[in-house]
Amino acid sequence: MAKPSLPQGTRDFNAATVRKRQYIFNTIRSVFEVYGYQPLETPAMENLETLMGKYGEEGDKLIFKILNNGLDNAAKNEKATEEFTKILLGKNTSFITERALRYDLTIPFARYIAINHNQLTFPFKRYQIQPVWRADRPQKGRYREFYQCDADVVGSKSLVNEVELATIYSTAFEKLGIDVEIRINNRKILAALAEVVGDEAKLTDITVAIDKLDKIGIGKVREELLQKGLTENQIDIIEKYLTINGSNEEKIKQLTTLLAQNEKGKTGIEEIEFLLNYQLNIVIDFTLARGLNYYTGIIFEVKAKNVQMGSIGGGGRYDDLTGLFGVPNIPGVGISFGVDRIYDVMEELQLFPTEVQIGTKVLFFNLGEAESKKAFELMQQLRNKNIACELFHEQTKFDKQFKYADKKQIPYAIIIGSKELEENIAVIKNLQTGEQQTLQQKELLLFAF
RNA sequence: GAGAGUAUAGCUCAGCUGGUUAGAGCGAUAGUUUGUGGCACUAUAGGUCGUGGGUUCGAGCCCCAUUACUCUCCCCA
Repeated sequence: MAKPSLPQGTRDFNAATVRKRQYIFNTIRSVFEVYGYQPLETPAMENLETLMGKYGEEGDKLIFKILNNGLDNAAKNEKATEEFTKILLGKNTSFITERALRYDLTIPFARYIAINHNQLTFPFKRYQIQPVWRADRPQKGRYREFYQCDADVVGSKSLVNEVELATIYSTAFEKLGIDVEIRINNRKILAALAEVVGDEAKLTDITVAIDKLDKIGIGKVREELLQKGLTENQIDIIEKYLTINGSNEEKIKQLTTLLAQNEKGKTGIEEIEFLLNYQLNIVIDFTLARGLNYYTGIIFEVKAKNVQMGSIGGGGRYDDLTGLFGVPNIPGVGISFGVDRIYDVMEELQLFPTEVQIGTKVLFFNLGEAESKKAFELMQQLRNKNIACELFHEQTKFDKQFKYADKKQIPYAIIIGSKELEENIAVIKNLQTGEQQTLQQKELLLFAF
Protein backbone atom coordinates (compact mmCIF):
# COMPACT_ATOMS: atom_id res chain seq x y z
CA MET A 1 0.00 0.00 0.00
CA ALA A 2 1.19 3.49 -0.79
CA LYS A 3 2.30 5.66 2.08
CA PRO A 4 -0.56 7.89 3.19
CA SER A 5 0.02 11.58 2.64
CA LEU A 6 -1.65 14.95 2.98
CA PRO A 7 -3.10 16.99 0.16
CA GLN A 8 -0.70 19.68 -0.93
CA GLY A 9 -0.75 22.80 1.20
CA THR A 10 -2.59 21.27 4.15
CA ARG A 11 -1.26 20.42 7.59
CA ASP A 12 -1.90 18.26 10.63
CA PHE A 13 -1.61 20.10 13.92
CA ASN A 14 -0.27 18.06 16.83
CA ALA A 15 -1.32 18.58 20.44
CA ALA A 16 1.29 21.21 21.21
CA THR A 17 0.52 23.18 18.06
CA VAL A 18 -3.23 23.02 18.56
CA ARG A 19 -2.82 24.34 22.11
CA LYS A 20 -0.72 27.25 20.95
CA ARG A 21 -3.07 28.06 18.10
CA GLN A 22 -6.05 27.88 20.44
CA TYR A 23 -4.25 30.29 22.72
CA ILE A 24 -4.00 32.79 19.86
CA PHE A 25 -7.61 32.28 18.80
CA ASN A 26 -8.90 32.57 22.37
CA THR A 27 -6.91 35.71 23.05
CA ILE A 28 -8.16 37.44 19.93
CA ARG A 29 -11.70 36.18 20.46
CA SER A 30 -11.83 37.53 23.99
CA VAL A 31 -10.82 40.97 22.73
CA PHE A 32 -13.48 40.87 20.01
CA GLU A 33 -16.09 39.93 22.59
CA VAL A 34 -15.10 42.70 24.96
CA TYR A 35 -15.60 45.19 22.15
CA GLY A 36 -19.13 43.96 21.54
CA TYR A 37 -18.52 41.94 18.40
CA GLN A 38 -20.75 38.90 17.90
CA PRO A 39 -19.61 35.56 16.50
CA LEU A 40 -20.72 34.35 13.10
CA GLU A 41 -20.05 31.05 11.38
CA THR A 42 -20.83 30.34 7.75
CA PRO A 43 -20.66 27.03 5.85
CA ALA A 44 -17.42 25.69 4.41
CA MET A 45 -19.05 25.76 0.98
CA GLU A 46 -20.98 28.47 -0.79
CA ASN A 47 -22.81 28.51 -4.08
CA LEU A 48 -20.19 29.01 -6.74
CA GLU A 49 -22.16 31.96 -8.04
CA THR A 50 -21.77 33.72 -4.69
CA LEU A 51 -18.00 33.63 -4.96
CA MET A 52 -17.28 33.99 -8.67
CA GLY A 53 -16.22 37.39 -9.87
CA LYS A 54 -15.59 38.79 -6.40
CA TYR A 55 -11.84 38.30 -6.24
CA GLY A 56 -10.80 39.34 -9.70
CA GLU A 57 -9.81 37.10 -12.57
CA GLU A 58 -6.85 35.65 -10.67
CA GLY A 59 -8.97 34.99 -7.63
CA ASP A 60 -11.59 33.09 -9.57
CA LYS A 61 -8.98 30.60 -10.65
CA LEU A 62 -7.94 30.03 -7.05
CA ILE A 63 -11.41 29.05 -5.85
CA PHE A 64 -11.73 25.35 -5.00
CA LYS A 65 -14.76 24.09 -6.89
CA ILE A 66 -16.77 21.10 -5.79
CA LEU A 67 -17.79 18.54 -8.36
CA ASN A 68 -21.52 17.76 -8.45
CA ASN A 69 -22.46 14.29 -7.29
CA GLY A 70 -23.29 12.73 -10.64
CA LEU A 71 -26.49 12.81 -12.63
CA ASP A 72 -30.00 12.30 -11.28
CA ASN A 73 -31.23 11.42 -14.74
CA ALA A 74 -29.42 9.29 -17.29
CA ALA A 75 -30.99 11.28 -20.09
CA LYS A 76 -28.76 14.22 -19.19
CA ASN A 77 -25.67 12.22 -20.03
CA GLU A 78 -25.01 13.83 -23.36
CA LYS A 79 -25.55 17.36 -22.09
CA ALA A 80 -23.21 16.68 -19.16
CA THR A 81 -20.43 15.47 -21.43
CA GLU A 82 -20.80 18.61 -23.47
CA GLU A 83 -20.69 20.82 -20.38
CA PHE A 84 -17.65 18.99 -19.10
CA THR A 85 -15.71 20.10 -22.13
CA LYS A 86 -16.37 23.68 -21.04
CA ILE A 87 -14.85 22.91 -17.63
CA LEU A 88 -11.74 21.62 -19.33
CA LEU A 89 -11.51 24.96 -21.10
CA GLY A 90 -11.57 26.73 -17.75
CA LYS A 91 -15.18 27.87 -17.88
CA ASN A 92 -17.69 27.20 -15.16
CA THR A 93 -20.99 25.51 -15.57
CA SER A 94 -23.51 24.71 -12.87
CA PHE A 95 -24.16 21.45 -14.63
CA ILE A 96 -20.83 20.13 -13.39
CA THR A 97 -20.08 22.30 -10.39
CA GLU A 98 -22.40 24.55 -8.46
CA ARG A 99 -20.67 24.79 -5.10
CA ALA A 100 -17.24 25.93 -4.00
CA LEU A 101 -15.16 26.14 -0.84
CA ARG A 102 -15.05 29.42 1.03
CA TYR A 103 -12.21 31.60 -0.29
CA ASP A 104 -12.27 34.22 2.46
CA LEU A 105 -14.60 35.33 5.25
CA THR A 106 -15.54 38.72 3.86
CA ILE A 107 -17.68 37.68 0.91
CA PRO A 108 -19.66 35.08 2.87
CA PHE A 109 -20.20 37.80 5.46
CA ALA A 110 -21.46 40.19 2.79
CA ARG A 111 -23.74 37.43 1.52
CA TYR A 112 -25.04 36.92 5.05
CA ILE A 113 -25.78 40.64 5.41
CA ALA A 114 -27.52 40.69 2.04
CA ILE A 115 -29.80 37.84 3.13
CA ASN A 116 -30.47 39.07 6.65
CA HIS A 117 -30.23 42.85 6.52
CA ASN A 118 -33.92 43.27 7.31
CA GLN A 119 -33.57 41.55 10.67
CA LEU A 120 -30.20 42.87 11.75
CA THR A 121 -29.64 45.78 14.07
CA PHE A 122 -27.14 48.19 12.58
CA PRO A 123 -24.38 48.90 13.11
CA PHE A 124 -23.78 45.17 12.98
CA LYS A 125 -20.52 44.03 14.53
CA ARG A 126 -19.42 40.47 13.91
CA TYR A 127 -16.28 38.43 14.20
CA GLN A 128 -15.52 35.18 12.45
CA ILE A 129 -12.72 32.67 12.95
CA GLN A 130 -12.81 29.88 10.38
CA PRO A 131 -10.63 28.15 7.81
CA VAL A 132 -10.64 29.20 4.17
CA TRP A 133 -9.32 27.37 1.10
CA ARG A 134 -7.38 28.55 -1.90
CA ALA A 135 -6.09 26.54 -4.83
CA ASP A 136 -2.88 28.53 -4.74
CA ARG A 137 0.61 27.12 -5.23
CA PRO A 138 1.75 26.62 -1.64
CA GLN A 139 5.07 28.03 -0.45
CA LYS A 140 6.60 29.32 2.73
CA GLY A 141 3.94 30.66 5.08
CA ARG A 142 1.31 30.01 2.47
CA TYR A 143 -1.18 27.18 2.54
CA ARG A 144 -4.20 25.86 0.71
CA GLU A 145 -6.13 25.63 3.95
CA PHE A 146 -5.61 28.34 6.52
CA TYR A 147 -7.53 30.26 9.14
CA GLN A 148 -8.74 33.78 8.91
CA CYS A 149 -9.76 35.77 11.89
CA ASP A 150 -11.89 38.77 10.96
CA ALA A 151 -13.84 41.50 12.72
CA ASP A 152 -16.08 43.85 10.78
CA VAL A 153 -18.67 46.46 11.55
CA VAL A 154 -21.18 47.35 8.85
CA GLY A 155 -23.92 49.94 8.65
CA SER A 156 -21.94 52.81 10.11
CA LYS A 157 -19.81 55.51 8.56
CA SER A 158 -18.46 56.70 11.88
CA LEU A 159 -14.71 56.87 12.19
CA VAL A 160 -15.10 55.75 15.78
CA ASN A 161 -15.24 52.25 14.31
CA GLU A 162 -11.78 52.73 12.87
CA VAL A 163 -10.58 53.95 16.24
CA GLU A 164 -12.02 50.86 17.91
CA LEU A 165 -10.52 48.47 15.40
CA ALA A 166 -7.10 50.06 15.78
CA THR A 167 -7.51 49.66 19.55
CA ILE A 168 -8.52 46.04 19.10
CA TYR A 169 -5.27 45.50 17.22
CA SER A 170 -3.10 47.05 19.89
CA THR A 171 -4.97 45.34 22.74
CA ALA A 172 -4.85 41.88 21.15
CA PHE A 173 -1.19 42.09 20.23
CA GLU A 174 -0.30 43.42 23.64
CA LYS A 175 -2.07 40.45 25.23
CA LEU A 176 -0.15 38.12 22.96
CA GLY A 177 3.05 39.88 23.90
CA ILE A 178 3.95 40.88 20.36
CA ASP A 179 5.52 44.28 19.82
CA VAL A 180 3.83 45.70 16.73
CA GLU A 181 3.61 48.75 14.55
CA ILE A 182 0.13 49.59 13.32
CA ARG A 183 0.36 51.47 10.05
CA ILE A 184 -2.47 53.40 8.50
CA ASN A 185 -3.17 55.17 5.28
CA ASN A 186 -6.26 56.29 3.41
CA ARG A 187 -7.42 55.13 0.02
CA LYS A 188 -8.88 58.60 -0.49
CA ILE A 189 -5.36 59.97 -0.39
CA LEU A 190 -4.25 57.47 -2.99
CA ALA A 191 -7.27 58.41 -5.10
CA ALA A 192 -6.32 62.06 -4.69
CA LEU A 193 -2.80 61.24 -5.79
CA ALA A 194 -4.18 59.63 -8.94
CA GLU A 195 -6.23 62.75 -9.60
CA VAL A 196 -3.31 65.07 -9.02
CA VAL A 197 -1.20 62.91 -11.28
CA GLY A 198 -4.02 63.40 -13.75
CA ASP A 199 -4.98 59.83 -14.48
CA GLU A 200 -7.75 58.49 -12.26
CA ALA A 201 -8.18 55.43 -14.39
CA LYS A 202 -4.71 54.34 -13.34
CA LEU A 203 -5.61 54.27 -9.64
CA THR A 204 -5.45 50.50 -9.39
CA ASP A 205 -2.17 50.29 -11.25
CA ILE A 206 -0.72 52.97 -9.02
CA THR A 207 -1.85 51.29 -5.79
CA VAL A 208 -0.60 47.91 -6.91
CA ALA A 209 2.81 49.36 -7.76
CA ILE A 210 3.03 51.39 -4.55
CA ASP A 211 2.12 48.32 -2.53
CA LYS A 212 5.33 46.70 -3.69
CA LEU A 213 7.57 49.59 -2.71
CA ASP A 214 9.24 48.07 0.36
CA LYS A 215 9.67 44.81 -1.50
CA ILE A 216 11.19 45.92 -4.80
CA GLY A 217 12.33 49.49 -4.14
CA ILE A 218 11.60 52.81 -5.79
CA GLY A 219 13.49 52.02 -8.99
CA LYS A 220 11.41 48.99 -9.84
CA VAL A 221 8.20 50.78 -8.88
CA ARG A 222 9.08 53.48 -11.42
CA GLU A 223 9.73 50.79 -14.00
CA GLU A 224 6.42 49.14 -13.35
CA LEU A 225 4.52 52.43 -13.55
CA LEU A 226 6.28 53.24 -16.78
CA GLN A 227 5.16 49.92 -18.16
CA LYS A 228 1.59 50.70 -17.15
CA GLY A 229 1.77 53.75 -19.38
CA LEU A 230 2.48 56.60 -16.99
CA THR A 231 4.77 59.43 -18.06
CA GLU A 232 8.02 60.44 -16.36
CA ASN A 233 6.38 63.62 -15.09
CA GLN A 234 3.52 61.70 -13.53
CA ILE A 235 5.91 59.26 -11.93
CA ASP A 236 7.94 62.13 -10.50
CA ILE A 237 4.87 63.31 -8.59
CA ILE A 238 4.32 59.78 -7.29
CA GLU A 239 7.93 59.54 -6.21
CA LYS A 240 7.64 62.83 -4.37
CA TYR A 241 4.63 61.36 -2.58
CA LEU A 242 6.45 58.15 -1.74
CA THR A 243 9.44 59.92 -0.21
CA ILE A 244 7.36 61.76 2.40
CA ASN A 245 8.87 61.02 5.81
CA GLY A 246 9.26 62.07 9.44
CA SER A 247 6.86 61.97 12.37
CA ASN A 248 3.11 61.65 11.84
CA GLU A 249 2.72 65.44 12.05
CA GLU A 250 5.55 66.10 9.62
CA LYS A 251 4.16 63.61 7.14
CA ILE A 252 0.74 65.24 7.21
CA LYS A 253 2.36 68.62 6.70
CA GLN A 254 4.28 67.44 3.65
CA LEU A 255 1.24 65.70 2.22
CA THR A 256 -0.89 68.78 2.67
CA THR A 257 1.45 70.81 0.47
CA LEU A 258 1.31 68.09 -2.15
CA LEU A 259 -2.44 67.40 -2.21
CA ALA A 260 -3.99 70.40 -0.49
CA GLN A 261 -5.92 71.53 -3.55
CA ASN A 262 -7.67 68.19 -3.93
CA GLU A 263 -11.02 67.58 -2.22
CA LYS A 264 -10.50 63.85 -1.73
CA GLY A 265 -7.03 64.47 -0.43
CA LYS A 266 -8.38 66.93 2.10
CA THR A 267 -11.01 64.51 3.40
CA GLY A 268 -8.44 61.76 3.52
CA ILE A 269 -6.12 63.85 5.66
CA GLU A 270 -8.95 64.90 7.96
CA GLU A 271 -9.93 61.30 8.54
CA ILE A 272 -6.40 60.36 9.51
CA GLU A 273 -6.20 63.36 11.82
CA PHE A 274 -9.41 62.17 13.48
CA LEU A 275 -7.70 58.90 14.39
CA LEU A 276 -4.55 60.65 15.56
CA ASN A 277 -6.65 62.71 17.99
CA TYR A 278 -7.41 59.55 19.90
CA GLN A 279 -3.74 59.14 20.82
CA LEU A 280 -3.67 55.69 19.28
CA ASN A 281 -0.38 53.98 18.88
CA ILE A 282 -0.38 54.20 15.10
CA VAL A 283 2.05 55.24 12.41
CA ILE A 284 1.12 56.96 9.19
CA ASP A 285 2.54 55.24 6.16
CA PHE A 286 1.53 56.86 2.89
CA THR A 287 3.22 54.08 0.95
CA LEU A 288 0.73 51.59 2.38
CA ALA A 289 -1.70 50.55 -0.33
CA ARG A 290 -2.93 46.97 0.21
CA GLY A 291 -3.96 44.93 -2.75
CA LEU A 292 -7.67 44.50 -2.24
CA ASN A 293 -9.65 46.76 -4.47
CA TYR A 294 -12.80 47.15 -2.42
CA TYR A 295 -11.17 49.39 0.17
CA THR A 296 -12.24 53.02 -0.10
CA GLY A 297 -11.18 54.78 3.12
CA ILE A 298 -8.76 54.22 5.98
CA ILE A 299 -6.61 51.13 5.55
CA PHE A 300 -4.60 49.28 8.20
CA GLU A 301 -1.62 47.02 8.25
CA VAL A 302 0.19 45.49 11.23
CA LYS A 303 3.83 44.48 11.28
CA ALA A 304 5.70 42.76 14.08
CA LYS A 305 8.83 44.52 15.26
CA ASN A 306 12.09 42.65 15.91
CA VAL A 307 11.34 39.94 13.42
CA GLN A 308 11.57 39.44 9.69
CA MET A 309 8.02 38.71 8.60
CA GLY A 310 5.33 40.08 6.33
CA SER A 311 2.26 41.80 7.73
CA ILE A 312 0.40 39.91 10.45
CA GLY A 313 -2.83 41.83 10.11
CA GLY A 314 -4.64 44.15 7.76
CA GLY A 315 -7.94 45.73 6.96
CA GLY A 316 -9.78 48.86 6.02
CA ARG A 317 -13.00 50.61 5.12
CA TYR A 318 -15.18 49.64 2.21
CA ASP A 319 -18.28 51.50 1.05
CA ASP A 320 -20.44 49.05 -0.70
CA LEU A 321 -19.58 45.43 -0.17
CA THR A 322 -23.14 44.11 -0.18
CA GLY A 323 -23.92 46.04 -3.34
CA LEU A 324 -22.56 42.99 -5.13
CA PHE A 325 -25.57 41.10 -3.78
CA GLY A 326 -28.14 43.73 -4.59
CA VAL A 327 -28.24 45.42 -1.20
CA PRO A 328 -26.56 48.82 -1.62
CA ASN A 329 -25.60 51.53 0.87
CA ILE A 330 -24.23 49.43 3.68
CA PRO A 331 -20.76 50.79 4.38
CA GLY A 332 -18.37 48.94 6.62
CA VAL A 333 -14.88 48.59 7.99
CA GLY A 334 -13.01 45.52 9.08
CA ILE A 335 -9.72 44.01 10.16
CA SER A 336 -8.14 40.62 9.91
CA PHE A 337 -5.51 38.77 11.94
CA GLY A 338 -3.02 36.53 10.12
CA VAL A 339 -3.03 33.67 12.58
CA ASP A 340 -0.45 31.48 10.85
CA ARG A 341 2.08 34.28 10.73
CA ILE A 342 1.30 35.34 14.28
CA TYR A 343 2.06 31.77 15.29
CA ASP A 344 5.41 31.89 13.53
CA VAL A 345 6.31 35.22 15.12
CA MET A 346 5.42 33.97 18.60
CA GLU A 347 7.34 30.78 18.07
CA GLU A 348 10.40 32.67 16.90
CA LEU A 349 10.31 35.13 19.80
CA GLN A 350 9.28 32.39 22.25
CA LEU A 351 6.21 34.24 23.44
CA PHE A 352 3.97 31.29 24.25
CA PRO A 353 3.38 30.98 28.00
CA THR A 354 4.47 27.62 29.37
CA GLU A 355 1.02 26.88 30.85
CA VAL A 356 -0.36 26.73 27.33
CA GLN A 357 1.75 23.71 26.59
CA ILE A 358 0.71 21.52 29.49
CA GLY A 359 -1.93 18.91 28.80
CA THR A 360 -2.18 16.38 31.62
CA LYS A 361 -1.26 17.87 34.99
CA VAL A 362 -1.05 14.76 37.14
CA LEU A 363 -0.03 11.18 36.48
CA PHE A 364 -1.14 8.56 38.99
CA PHE A 365 1.31 5.70 39.13
CA ASN A 366 -0.09 2.23 38.74
CA LEU A 367 1.41 -0.03 41.39
CA GLY A 368 -1.01 -2.89 41.66
CA GLU A 369 -4.66 -3.76 41.50
CA ALA A 370 -5.83 -2.48 44.86
CA GLU A 371 -3.48 0.50 44.64
CA SER A 372 -4.69 1.59 41.24
CA LYS A 373 -8.30 1.22 42.29
CA LYS A 374 -7.65 3.68 45.07
CA ALA A 375 -5.72 5.91 42.68
CA PHE A 376 -8.62 5.84 40.27
CA GLU A 377 -11.00 6.91 42.99
CA LEU A 378 -8.80 9.87 43.96
CA MET A 379 -8.18 10.71 40.36
CA GLN A 380 -11.90 11.05 39.69
CA GLN A 381 -12.15 13.52 42.55
CA LEU A 382 -9.38 15.64 41.05
CA ARG A 383 -10.95 15.44 37.63
CA ASN A 384 -14.16 16.74 39.14
CA LYS A 385 -12.13 19.71 40.29
CA ASN A 386 -11.08 20.26 36.68
CA ILE A 387 -7.54 19.00 37.07
CA ALA A 388 -6.38 16.97 34.07
CA CYS A 389 -5.23 13.55 35.32
CA GLU A 390 -4.24 10.20 33.97
CA LEU A 391 -3.68 6.82 35.57
CA PHE A 392 -0.84 4.85 34.03
CA HIS A 393 -2.48 2.16 31.94
CA GLU A 394 -0.73 -0.85 33.39
CA GLN A 395 1.22 -1.94 36.40
CA THR A 396 4.88 -1.71 35.57
CA LYS A 397 8.25 -0.52 36.75
CA PHE A 398 8.69 3.00 38.10
CA ASP A 399 11.17 3.67 35.38
CA LYS A 400 8.56 3.30 32.64
CA GLN A 401 5.94 5.35 34.36
CA PHE A 402 8.41 8.16 34.95
CA LYS A 403 9.48 8.10 31.34
CA TYR A 404 5.88 8.35 30.23
CA ALA A 405 5.35 11.41 32.43
CA ASP A 406 8.56 12.87 31.12
CA LYS A 407 7.65 12.40 27.47
CA LYS A 408 4.23 13.89 27.96
CA GLN A 409 5.66 16.70 30.09
CA ILE A 410 3.32 15.94 32.94
CA PRO A 411 4.40 18.14 35.87
CA TYR A 412 3.19 16.01 38.82
CA ALA A 413 3.24 12.35 39.73
CA ILE A 414 1.18 10.84 42.52
CA ILE A 415 2.46 7.60 43.95
CA ILE A 416 0.22 5.24 45.88
CA GLY A 417 1.85 1.91 46.62
CA SER A 418 1.05 -0.75 49.18
CA LYS A 419 2.42 1.32 52.05
CA GLU A 420 0.47 4.44 51.09
CA LEU A 421 -2.65 2.40 50.52
CA GLU A 422 -2.49 1.04 54.02
CA GLU A 423 -1.84 4.38 55.69
CA ASN A 424 -4.25 6.43 53.54
CA ILE A 425 -1.48 8.68 52.34
CA ALA A 426 -0.05 9.62 48.95
CA VAL A 427 3.33 10.74 47.71
CA ILE A 428 3.15 13.70 45.37
CA LYS A 429 6.20 14.50 43.36
CA ASN A 430 6.95 17.62 41.35
CA LEU A 431 8.73 16.20 38.34
CA GLN A 432 10.38 19.44 37.34
CA THR A 433 12.04 20.20 40.68
CA GLY A 434 12.26 16.61 41.90
CA GLU A 435 10.77 17.62 45.24
CA GLN A 436 8.24 15.32 46.80
CA GLN A 437 6.02 15.30 49.85
CA THR A 438 3.68 12.93 51.60
CA LEU A 439 0.08 13.97 52.17
CA GLN A 440 -3.07 12.49 53.59
CA GLN A 441 -5.15 11.30 50.64
CA LYS A 442 -7.97 13.72 51.42
CA GLU A 443 -5.49 16.60 51.43
CA LEU A 444 -4.80 15.95 47.76
CA LEU A 445 -7.98 17.77 46.85
CA LEU A 446 -6.64 20.94 48.41
CA PHE A 447 -3.22 20.74 46.81
CA ALA A 448 -2.36 23.66 44.56
CA PHE A 449 -1.37 21.99 41.32
C1' G B 1 0.52 30.68 -15.08
C1' A B 2 6.57 30.89 -15.19
C1' G B 3 11.13 28.96 -13.09
C1' A B 4 14.56 26.15 -9.71
C1' G B 5 15.66 22.26 -6.32
C1' U B 6 14.92 17.68 -3.57
C1' A B 7 13.37 12.35 -3.19
C1' U B 8 18.10 6.72 0.80
C1' A B 9 15.42 3.62 8.09
C1' G B 10 9.78 6.47 11.94
C1' C B 11 12.75 11.64 11.74
C1' U B 12 17.36 14.53 10.06
C1' C B 13 20.83 13.29 6.71
C1' A B 14 25.91 10.62 4.94
C1' G B 15 27.01 7.38 0.89
C1' C B 16 34.08 9.10 -2.82
C1' U B 17 35.36 9.40 -10.25
C1' G B 18 29.41 3.60 -10.94
C1' G B 19 32.31 -1.98 -7.88
C1' U B 20 30.91 -7.29 -3.00
C1' U B 21 26.38 -8.20 2.56
C1' A B 22 23.62 0.50 2.03
C1' G B 23 25.70 3.75 7.04
C1' A B 24 25.44 7.57 11.23
C1' G B 25 22.80 10.56 14.74
C1' C B 26 18.12 11.05 16.91
C1' G B 27 13.73 8.29 17.90
C1' A B 28 11.36 3.33 19.07
C1' U B 29 11.56 -1.39 21.92
C1' A B 30 14.02 -4.37 25.67
C1' G B 31 17.67 -4.81 29.42
C1' U B 32 21.66 -2.81 33.12
C1' U B 33 19.54 -8.01 40.34
C1' U B 34 11.72 -5.25 40.32
C1' G B 35 9.62 1.92 45.49
C1' U B 36 12.03 7.10 42.38
C1' G B 37 12.63 9.15 36.05
C1' G B 38 15.46 12.62 32.71
C1' C B 39 21.94 10.89 31.98
C1' A B 40 25.07 6.73 30.66
C1' C B 41 25.99 1.74 28.77
C1' U B 42 24.35 -2.78 26.03
C1' A B 43 21.24 -5.22 22.69
C1' U B 44 17.14 -5.50 19.09
C1' A B 45 13.86 -4.15 15.31
C1' G B 46 13.36 -1.09 11.00
C1' G B 47 15.40 0.31 3.91
C1' U B 48 13.21 -4.14 -2.99
C1' C B 49 17.52 3.80 -2.16
C1' G B 50 9.83 7.82 -4.85
C1' U B 51 7.91 5.06 -9.44
C1' G B 52 8.78 3.19 -14.61
C1' G B 53 12.16 2.58 -18.43
C1' G B 54 17.33 2.87 -20.41
C1' U B 55 23.01 2.68 -20.53
C1' U B 56 26.58 -0.96 -18.31
C1' C B 57 29.67 -7.15 -16.87
C1' G B 58 27.74 -4.23 -12.68
C1' A B 59 23.38 1.55 -10.90
C1' G B 60 21.64 4.53 -4.48
C1' C B 61 25.21 7.16 -7.92
C1' C B 62 24.85 8.19 -15.14
C1' C B 63 20.52 9.21 -18.99
C1' C B 64 15.10 9.71 -20.13
C1' A B 65 10.19 9.84 -18.43
C1' U B 66 6.78 10.20 -14.43
C1' U B 67 4.82 11.40 -9.59
C1' A B 68 5.18 13.80 -4.99
C1' C B 69 7.18 17.45 -1.99
C1' U B 70 9.95 22.15 -1.09
C1' C B 71 11.25 27.00 -2.65
C1' U B 72 11.18 31.61 -5.88
C1' C B 73 8.26 34.88 -9.21
C1' C B 74 3.00 36.26 -10.18
C1' C B 75 -0.73 36.84 -6.53
C1' C B 76 -1.90 36.74 -1.64
C1' A B 77 -2.95 35.72 4.41
